[in-house]
Amino acid sequence: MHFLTYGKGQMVTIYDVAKRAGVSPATVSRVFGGQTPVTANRAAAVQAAAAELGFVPNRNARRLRTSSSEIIAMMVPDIANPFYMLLTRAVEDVARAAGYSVMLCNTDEDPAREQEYLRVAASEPVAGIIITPGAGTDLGWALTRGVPVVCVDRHPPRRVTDAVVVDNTESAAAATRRLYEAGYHQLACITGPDTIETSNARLGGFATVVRSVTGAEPDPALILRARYVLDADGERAAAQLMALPDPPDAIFAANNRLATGTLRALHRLGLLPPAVGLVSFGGPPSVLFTPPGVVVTYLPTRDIGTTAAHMLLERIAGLDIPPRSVTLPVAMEDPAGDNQQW
Amino acid sequence: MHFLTYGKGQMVTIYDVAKRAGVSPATVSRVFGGQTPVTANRAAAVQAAAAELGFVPNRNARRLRTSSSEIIAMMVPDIANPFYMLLTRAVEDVARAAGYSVMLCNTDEDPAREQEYLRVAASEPVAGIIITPGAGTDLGWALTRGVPVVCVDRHPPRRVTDAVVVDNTESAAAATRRLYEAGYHQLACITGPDTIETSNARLGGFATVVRSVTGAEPDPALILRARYVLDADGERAAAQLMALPDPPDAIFAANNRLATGTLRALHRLGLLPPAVGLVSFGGPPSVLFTPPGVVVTYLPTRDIGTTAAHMLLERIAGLDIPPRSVTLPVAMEDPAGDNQQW
DNA sequence: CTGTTAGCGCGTTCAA
DNA sequence: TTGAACGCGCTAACAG
Repeated sequence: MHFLTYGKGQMVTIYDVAKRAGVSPATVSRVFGGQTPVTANRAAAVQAAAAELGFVPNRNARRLRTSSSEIIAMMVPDIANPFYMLLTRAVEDVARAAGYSVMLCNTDEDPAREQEYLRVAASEPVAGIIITPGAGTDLGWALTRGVPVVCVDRHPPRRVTDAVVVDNTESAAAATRRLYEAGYHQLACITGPDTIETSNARLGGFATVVRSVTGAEPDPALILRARYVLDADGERAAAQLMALPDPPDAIFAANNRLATGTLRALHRLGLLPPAVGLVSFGGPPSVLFTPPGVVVTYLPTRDIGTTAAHMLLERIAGLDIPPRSVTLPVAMEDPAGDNQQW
Repeated sequence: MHFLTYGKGQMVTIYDVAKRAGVSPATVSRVFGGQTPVTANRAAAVQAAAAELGFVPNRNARRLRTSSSEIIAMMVPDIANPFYMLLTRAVEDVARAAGYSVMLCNTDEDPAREQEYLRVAASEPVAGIIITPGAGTDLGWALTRGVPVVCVDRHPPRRVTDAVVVDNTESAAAATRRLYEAGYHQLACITGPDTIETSNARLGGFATVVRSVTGAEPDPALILRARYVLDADGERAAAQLMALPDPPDAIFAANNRLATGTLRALHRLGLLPPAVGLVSFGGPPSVLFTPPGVVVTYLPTRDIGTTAAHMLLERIAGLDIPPRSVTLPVAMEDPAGDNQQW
């Protein structure tokens, strides 16, 4: 007796269906493959036979034959980050509509794990890859094998593939200006590792504005780097800043994790905005409202995902033009709507 | 000339490697399959040849041959919900460690889409399925084909598979008691559709306590149902409750979405807790702290995911015992740590 | 321990 | 339009 399964049903093949429908296996294949035409009543007979037998085409056999799959690999640093979660959701929506499945690959910003997943993607082989590349990402293997790749959030090394990004430098600058306009004058910055493109670009935008306003280089003591992935790192960095002899009166946090951590630290010190100003680059998951003293830049997360997915589908379809880089706008006002952005 | 791809590299097969290493294809297969033993130096030769040629085993061929895959289908209502996101993350961690990949399937509580995905899973065929079943979920197809299934968050129809759930009734009751203990006395409940097991169980726990405290049935006007998936629905329901001639002084929100929406509504009315009490069943993404007047039940999200994944791996390995149902405890205090729960 | 052989289920030639 | 035959790349038998 078997529990849990009603039975290890024998695989029903096109041969079974063919016999039952009184046609050749090739005809069955054509009915389900949908390429070459089949007479209507023969097709109907095949459909009927297939339904009676509970036939489901075996994708592995098809893939082996055609050496293609309908799987898109989505490789992101951390699916537990709302930004990547929403990004993935958007990709999945577009992919599903086009008949593709999404394989989820968490890299945790770990190059080894990323390499491992790229190997899996290569041996799958997947139809395409959407990836947020890390510091030393090597796309060579995928490209050699002709697997299309689209990068999201960050550019690939040497810009060898399509990419969908936002204008980090400019929007970081704009957000920083807002802090000055709100009357803050001692600005600090908590950004990510110097191996990550966005953390450098955001710091760059910040520093440019500080220089232009103060006429001097930003104080190095007011610029901290923390890991992008853990709230706790942002919290620690913010606490460290506020413990300085001459602490900042506003903090630029370069991603949502860091902003969340910073808010935690400020809350613990009883210095929530507007007591201390804050830029949250990318919306933190504050449910209710944005308190005064907080400047939030809203990333067009959903758009990034759908754009990337469409670009990838174009590449899968064979589009052969030079790498494209799409830069999407960053909003400084809550775009409202259904949490479409982050 | 080709852009984007360095070339549609010819597939390197075990035959190529075999020739280069001076062994038989079967030996190459054994080196990569890892079942039968191979002499050390022969294995080394194979590895070397494979590396030089850039050989990557073709999974589709292997799967066709073995009619097995290393893919787990994760079918959840909405990956953009933090609960399911964290759940998925946990599953992915365990799966990856065991050499499996995770295929992401958003059902949006839509039976049609669920059915569609179950078909895909059947034709893949996937090694196993982890699913949050909806109202009319039909697992028949998967079970007939012998694909192991583990349900999470909700039981399957007729409890035909393993399941990992929490004790919704009891913890809903406990949370409701807290509201009374805090001095609230006019309690309302916003729960999900009556087609969803958890929304009924949570309402049940709520109602039991109301009955035992007031000695009467809960006022039907104070019990609302809203969709589980959108914050906006919770917001609307809460607004409706507060517009009653005799509005409640506390609201039991049966999931994190509904709690978020309720908080939004209360904020808009200037009635944030503790002015109006709130139970959030499942933690809402409040970054900073839990205000007084809010009772949060923290679901052991990560545990649910890892437990389910391990149970599925056991089933995939062939474990053949009656369906198990694991009920995990719900915490009423912030378990702290790294957002492991929700 | 290793090589030889025969398919896994399907898509795709080629003739008819 | 349809059917027969071949092979995608690999692993599971078997024989050595």
